This record gives sequence, C-alpha cells and structure tokens, in this order.
Amino acid sequence: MLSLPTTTASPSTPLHVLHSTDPPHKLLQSHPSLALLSNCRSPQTLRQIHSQIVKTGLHNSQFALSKLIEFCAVSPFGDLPYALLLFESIKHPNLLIWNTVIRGHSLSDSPSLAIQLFVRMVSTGIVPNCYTFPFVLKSCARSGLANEGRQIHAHVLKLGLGSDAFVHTSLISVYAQNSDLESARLVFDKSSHRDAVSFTALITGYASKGLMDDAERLFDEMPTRDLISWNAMIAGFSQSGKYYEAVETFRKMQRIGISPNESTLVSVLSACAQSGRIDLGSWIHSWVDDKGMDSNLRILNALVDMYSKNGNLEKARFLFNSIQHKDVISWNVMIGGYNCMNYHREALELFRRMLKSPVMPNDITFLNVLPSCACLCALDLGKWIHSYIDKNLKNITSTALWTSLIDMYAKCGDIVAAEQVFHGLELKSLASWNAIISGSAMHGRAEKALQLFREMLNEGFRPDDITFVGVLSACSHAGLVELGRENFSLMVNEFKISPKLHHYGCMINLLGRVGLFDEVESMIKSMDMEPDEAIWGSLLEACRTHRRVQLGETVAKNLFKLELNNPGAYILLSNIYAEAGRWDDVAMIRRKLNDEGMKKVPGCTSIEVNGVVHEFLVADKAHPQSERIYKMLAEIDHLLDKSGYEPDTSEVLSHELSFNLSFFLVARIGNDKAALSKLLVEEISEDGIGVANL
DNA sequence: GTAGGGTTAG
Repeated sequence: MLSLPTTTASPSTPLHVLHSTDPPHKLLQSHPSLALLSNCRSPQTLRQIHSQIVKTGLHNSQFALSKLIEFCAVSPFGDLPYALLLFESIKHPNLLIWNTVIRGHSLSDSPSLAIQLFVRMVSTGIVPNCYTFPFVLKSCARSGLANEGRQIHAHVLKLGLGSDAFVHTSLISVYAQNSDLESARLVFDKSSHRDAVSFTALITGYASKGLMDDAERLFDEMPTRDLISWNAMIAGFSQSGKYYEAVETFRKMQRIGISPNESTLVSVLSACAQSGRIDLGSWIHSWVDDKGMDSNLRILNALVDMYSKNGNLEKARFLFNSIQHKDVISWNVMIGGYNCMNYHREALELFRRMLKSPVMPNDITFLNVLPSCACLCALDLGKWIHSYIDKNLKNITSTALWTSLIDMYAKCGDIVAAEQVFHGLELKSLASWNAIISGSAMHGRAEKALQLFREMLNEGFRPDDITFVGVLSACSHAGLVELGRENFSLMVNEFKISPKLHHYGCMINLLGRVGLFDEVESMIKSMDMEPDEAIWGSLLEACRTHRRVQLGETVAKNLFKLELNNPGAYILLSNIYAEAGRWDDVAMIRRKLNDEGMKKVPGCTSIEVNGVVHEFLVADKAHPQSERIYKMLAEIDHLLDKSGYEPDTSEVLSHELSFNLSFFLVARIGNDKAALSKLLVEEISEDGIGVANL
C-alpha cells in the first residue's frame, strides 16, 4: 500500500530531483511518472503513478506535488479527497497549490468547501491573486452564497483586481447566477473592456430570470458574437418556453455561417421536443449523423427525448437501445417518454431494467416512475421506491418527490401510508396538501378532506384550482350539497379562481345525484365553456337514478354529439327506457348498437403481485394461471352469494374487483381453503366487499 | 505551470 508523501527526502532520492535550480519543464521532461498523468484514466493507475513518484523521491519537490494535486483535483479521472489528503500533508503550500485545491472544490458537488479553503488560505497570510478569485466566485455562484459573493467582491476591490478580465467576468457571473441582476449590471457597466465573455455572463443572468427582452437587447449590442453567446440565447429562449424564438435564433445563427456544437443542438432539440417540432428535430438528427456526432451521449439523450415526447416511441427506443454507455438522463427520458404516452407497463419494465444496470436512479427517475405505480396499482414497487428514497435520497429538498409518493399511496389504496408520508413532511407544499386532500376524497373520506382543507387555510396556504377539485370531489362523493355550494362560492368569490370544467363536473355530479336538476340547468347555463363527455355522462347517470326520462334524452343527445361511438352512453339510455317500461325504445337502441357495430371496450384491470404487474381483460384466458383464477372466482362468487352480497349488475366494476381479489388470493395463499375463507370473511365483514386495501 | 460566459430529464 501507499504511504502518504513525507517532506523529508528518502535515502533513495535521486540527486537531480533536489536541484531546485532545474526549471520545471525540465523536471517534467525528466520524469516520466509526471508525464504519465496525462494518460491516467483510472484510480488504480493514479495510485501506481503516485507510488512511482514516492519511490523516486519526486514528492519532495513542490512542483511535482502540485502537478499530482492538480490532476487529482481537476481531472475527471482524478480523486478530490485524495488531492486534499496530499494537500494537507504539505507544511507550507504555495499560492498555486492553494489555487489548485480551491479550483478542484469549486467544480465538485460541494463547492462551498472551496470558500472554506479560501478563508483558511487568507487567514494563514497568503494573499490571493487574479487566479484565485474566479475559482472562489464560481463556488459562490454554484452554492448560491450571495452574501459571501459580495464580501469577496469587496476583497477583490481592496486588492485592486477588479479590472482583471477574468475576475471581472466572474463577478458578473456570481451576481447573475444569484439573481442579483442589478449588481451584475452595475459591475458590467462600470468596466470599459467588455468582451463577448462578460456580455454572455450578463445575458445568461437575464435569461435565467426569463427576461429575454433584456437579454436580446444586450445580444444586439455585442460587437462580436461567438458561438457561446449564440448558445446562451438559444438556451435562454428554450428554457423560458419561447421555443419558436429558440428555433429562429438557431436558424439565424446557421444563416450567418456559425456551425452549431453539442450545446447548441441539445438546446434546440429540447425546444423541438417541447414544441412538437419533429420536422426540425429529425432534420437535426440526420445532420448529426452526417457530422459523425451520432455517438454523442447528450445529443442522443436529447433525440430520445424529442422523439418520445412527440409520440414516436419506436424511434426513441431504437436510439435508446443504441446508446452504449447510458447515463441516468438516458434512462429518465425513455421512462418519461413511456409515461407521457400512458405506457405505464413499459415504463415500469424499463425501470426494472434500469435497476439491473450500473446506473443509479435519481429523484427525477422516481418522479417519472411513481405515476405509473399509481396507475397500475403497483404498491409493492411504490413501497420499494419509498424505502429507497429514505435510504439514499434523504437530502432531496424538493417536496415534489414526497408529493408523488403521497399520490401513489392514495391511488394504490393505502391512504394510511399516504397520510404518514404527508404528516412526516417537514415543509409542506401546496402540492402536498392538494395530494392528501384529493387522496382523502378519493377514499370517500369527505370529512377528513374538508378538515385538511381547513388546516391548510389555517397554516396560511392559498388554495389553487387543483385544491378545489379535491375539495369539491370530496363533497360530491359524500353528497354534501350545502358544503359543495359553500366551497364553490369560496373558490370563486374569495379566492378569485375561475371554475374550470373539473369544478363544474364535481358540482353537476353532486347536484344531479341528489336530483337538483333545476340548479344543474342554471349552472350549465352560467358556464362560459361547453360541458364535456364526463359532465353529460354523470348527468345521464343521475337521470337514470331519478328516472328523468325526458331530461335523459336531452342529455344523451348532447353526449352523442361529443362521443358518437360510446356504447356505454347508449346502454345507459336504454336502461333509462327500460326502467320506464319503454321497450320499443330499448329495442331501437339495441338495433342501433348492432347496426353501427358498436362494441363495448372490454373492461381491463391489473394487479401487482410479487413485483410483477398482471393485466386482465374481461373473460381473458391468457394468464398462465387462468384456470386456477377462474376456479377461485367461482368459489368467491359462491361465498359472496352465501354472505348475502348482491352485485350491482349495471357496473362491471364489481366483477373486476372480485377477479382481482381472486387472483390475489391464488397468488398469495395458494389453495389453502381455510385461509381463503378466513380472509374472505374478514374482507367482507370489514366494509362490504373491501378489496381496495389489497 | 492555474483562470471567466453556453448544454438535455423535472
């Protein structure tokens, strides 16, 4: 093993190393071990080179040590903790070595350590120079330390280094990146020598705040625009949602003969992805192929994202598969691509493949995967993700991930776990309140949802339109007419939120269910938008419940205008006729359904058992265990009959639920009849047919 | 012997 270098020369130290009069370049030439560093690609090689240096006594020269530290601190194949260890072994490091370790930390995951080192350096009496400040200021920018940035600015002025071009740009950059545009502008204006770099630093500041008009004005003022300043404009437009401008700027840049590089293309492709410009995106793809840039990871990731966001999943997957060394973003964009097309099964499958790869998932991976868990009721996987986050991503400050977990638990039927996550949050966000309120509403806990809503208001949160969807759907589920009206008016009058279709939907569902059809009518008249299929559908259901044949016909007519081929709506109407004894009309609808060849979309359900998601269609026999499942299903039907349960045959749901239940039982307890009947009795006695908690 | 501005997933 290696020992740390010492400052005393070993007996084997070759004499020529000690000739301090040797110029450094000569030392470099005469020592192949230092030259080896430039080809070092692994920690093993690094250790070998170091031991070589120690063996030859080269570590006794500060020059050799500083070269080694530089490599460890800055190279992507280096090792920053190792650099620090070497650094700490030096009694009196010179300014260059200080600068090197500060630079190394300014690039690391914890740039604030660079500032601590800077303070230490100054306190030992070493005066920083114009190389020190760009590193330190970059650290302030990257760690968001605005006050430290200001203090260091004062230090710069005291030392008279404010006119150094590098220090100057770093000052603009630190203010710009800390959103202090006024100070950034002041520093920029005060200087006489403005080059493309300082212009771009300020432009980036404006762009990051979405102030693209100011950015553009500066860009126009620039005496010479280089590639990076064009890139800054394109990225700025793209990141502030001005995709058209991003694309146009890219075109203009090409017209004047500036060739794009990786950064340009990544930004333009992102703009294409988000604005549906698959034409330009594909053109860039072929351009990239021509230029031999088709193995560039970032460009490939951006292409996968562009294709998948625009529905071309095949092409996206083909490119994704072609990537040799995928990084976390490659996986995230592909999983996200499946998700935004509602291909949840595929998303989860890919996620499981990712877990077998060497790439570690991050918070964004989970933000992409959790909605799929929610959609497929993949509770086991959701729970696994939860514990993974607890173990490995504790430092995640964003509440989005926790909100996503709350949503997943609620949608997978585990409202208790959803509440546990919610109450465990140190900092609750509006979104997390929204998730727990809708979750409670979803589970029929209207009182709980409304109580949470009151707590949220008491804690000073301002509800948004999504909050009220949760609140109103809670009222709607529980038939709380008065509270529904109150909250609707609270939303409109107190919080000045104009109702959207969802809100009207909740109210119309609520009013319709209790038969307040006059109020429904005046609400529909008051809407400044057309009711959608869901609204007419829920109203048609209300007409059936309250046997309002005539109104039902009107509602159905409106529904058919929007959904020509929804057999469910025709069946609902035929049920209304049947209950009114209008058998001719029933027959007429049946004929129509036959003539038009309308078929009901088969009911589909899924369940996750031991980490595998199983999907079933009604009457589907494709599952390998389907014989056992149907046997169990018959048994459950029998037991349900015996317990006096009468299924509502107008709903397919109950069948699906018992189907799921039976599969669950087959998979979990096999053929143990005693256990089965015990479980069933518990399930049935608990809350009717309580399968939601599976 | 070191250095400043632009880069995709959410």
